[in-house]
Amino acid sequence: MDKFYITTPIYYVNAKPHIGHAYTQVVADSLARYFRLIYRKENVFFLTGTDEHGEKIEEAAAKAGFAKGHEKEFVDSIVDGFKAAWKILGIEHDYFIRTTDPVHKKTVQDYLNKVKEKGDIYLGEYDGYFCKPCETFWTDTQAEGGICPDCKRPVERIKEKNYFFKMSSYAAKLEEYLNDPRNADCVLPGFRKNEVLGYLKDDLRDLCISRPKSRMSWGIELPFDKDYVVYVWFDALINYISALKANNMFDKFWPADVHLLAKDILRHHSVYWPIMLMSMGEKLPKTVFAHGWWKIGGEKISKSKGNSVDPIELSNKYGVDALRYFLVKTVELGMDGVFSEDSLVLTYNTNLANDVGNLLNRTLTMVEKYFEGASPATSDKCADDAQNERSAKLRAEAAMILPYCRKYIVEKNYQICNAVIYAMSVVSSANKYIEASAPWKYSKEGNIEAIKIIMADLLEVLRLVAIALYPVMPATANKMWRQLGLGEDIAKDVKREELLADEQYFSKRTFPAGIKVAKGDPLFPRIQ
RNA sequence: CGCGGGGUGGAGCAGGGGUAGCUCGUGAGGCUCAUAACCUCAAGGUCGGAGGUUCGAUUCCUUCCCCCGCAACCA
Repeated sequence: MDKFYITTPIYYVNAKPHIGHAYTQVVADSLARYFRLIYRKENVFFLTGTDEHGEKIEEAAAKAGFAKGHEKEFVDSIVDGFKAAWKILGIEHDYFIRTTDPVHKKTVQDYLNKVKEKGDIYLGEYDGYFCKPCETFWTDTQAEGGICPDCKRPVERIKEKNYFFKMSSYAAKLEEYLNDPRNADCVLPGFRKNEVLGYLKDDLRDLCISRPKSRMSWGIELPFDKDYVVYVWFDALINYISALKANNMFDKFWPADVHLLAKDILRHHSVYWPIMLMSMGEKLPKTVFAHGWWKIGGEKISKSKGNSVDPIELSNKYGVDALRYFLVKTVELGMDGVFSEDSLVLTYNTNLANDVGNLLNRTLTMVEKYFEGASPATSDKCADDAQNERSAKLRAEAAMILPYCRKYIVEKNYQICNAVIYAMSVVSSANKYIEASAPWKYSKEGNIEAIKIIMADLLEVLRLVAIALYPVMPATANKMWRQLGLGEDIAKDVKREELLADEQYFSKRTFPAGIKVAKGDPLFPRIQ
């Protein structure tokens, strides 16, 4: 049976979402929507959530006036903000996991016991630099010269007993796994796999997975030592499994098909996580896909530079779908992109307003003008051979829209960007087609058959384009769908077989005759 | 010699041994169905530098220069 399980990272709740978070969400949501169309809704699971433990949160809670022991109330308020943001961006996840959920805690503790029993966890001693005022640990290189890189005050050498996870003993096994041709897609894009293999060449140190409660208590207690809580990754990564367990869906959906994430946390997902899973005795995810970053003015987005962009603000200003379209279409998944409000507006005006919005508008106007707003029934040919040729050419391009969606998204590993670009190229062809065909001339000549063919072709293109754009711009696609007189909701109306069909299927017209179109407001009014 | 990615017309990118391509911008023209939208044509590049392989390299090899990121008990 075909199933699809996609995850985003769980976000640390110490800041509000920026454009990078929004990107991961939008891509994951678009993919989930596409797979729901082809595999049916019940066979797709899209997970997102929040990472809520750790020192930074403990501090932030204290700062916000929450007494020790009341951290949960603090994170609750932040989490609501994340959920609201995703709602505005049209993100339809199947589940929202929080690391403070009881099921998650229990799952983490169960696995800790299992891994401990296996002998992969031991009590050791951490030895390194610590900055007391910042309450932060630093490595030798970070604290070069004995100075805290943050506050520039002197650091001290401290030793602390902690539990460690024996990552080092799995390095060879992981390397073998990564090199196995059967796992060709385990890390994508392909060039990232080399990077991961590179990480393994350095000595893989055992991972410190605990914090003494005396110093930090906001976390999941180690089941085998009350004086410690779990530290970060051994808590966070397990969310991908505990979320399924919370829904009794583990057997159906594990292993994950794609863990989608940004390249900065590639190491955790393609080294730590697979090794944890090996030790835990669970299957490894099929793909860890590391996408790139959005840069602003050539630089990485960072709080310290103050160049962060608020996706919600952009969404309110230009519309969710315009933002979603821009994010998905502008860069190939895996590459870095340059974000600027100007380029967003440019994409909006050119691709959305001038190309697709205008195509719908001008087509529907002509259908109203020439056929009283009803899609014409047509024969395959008219008396003008040149016209027949143009028509055949456009229809051949249109026939590839849905097959290419499948090709790029399923076969070419989630390249939804190329699927969208292809659909838009057919929109552009359709605009040229109107110009070349000049239905207004046929109208003067009285060649009604030719106009019928032209309109039927345009409606066909628009219908297929609406379906192709649906995963990325659900609201807009449905708006197109309604204006075309085809119904209310593409997800409900479109036949699954059609999405799986080949171009042969589309050699016949699939836009029914006699449909009353309902021209509405422009999809995307131009921005001046 | 730490590792990875990249340097292609004004901008952002694609491509890949044999007339260098796309989008935007610029200039000229066309059309009227349309959201001053759409369509056509033109200008604009010795594909980071230097060597080499080849009948021929922007594409392969060597080397150098420059930009970006990673180098984890920060998420």
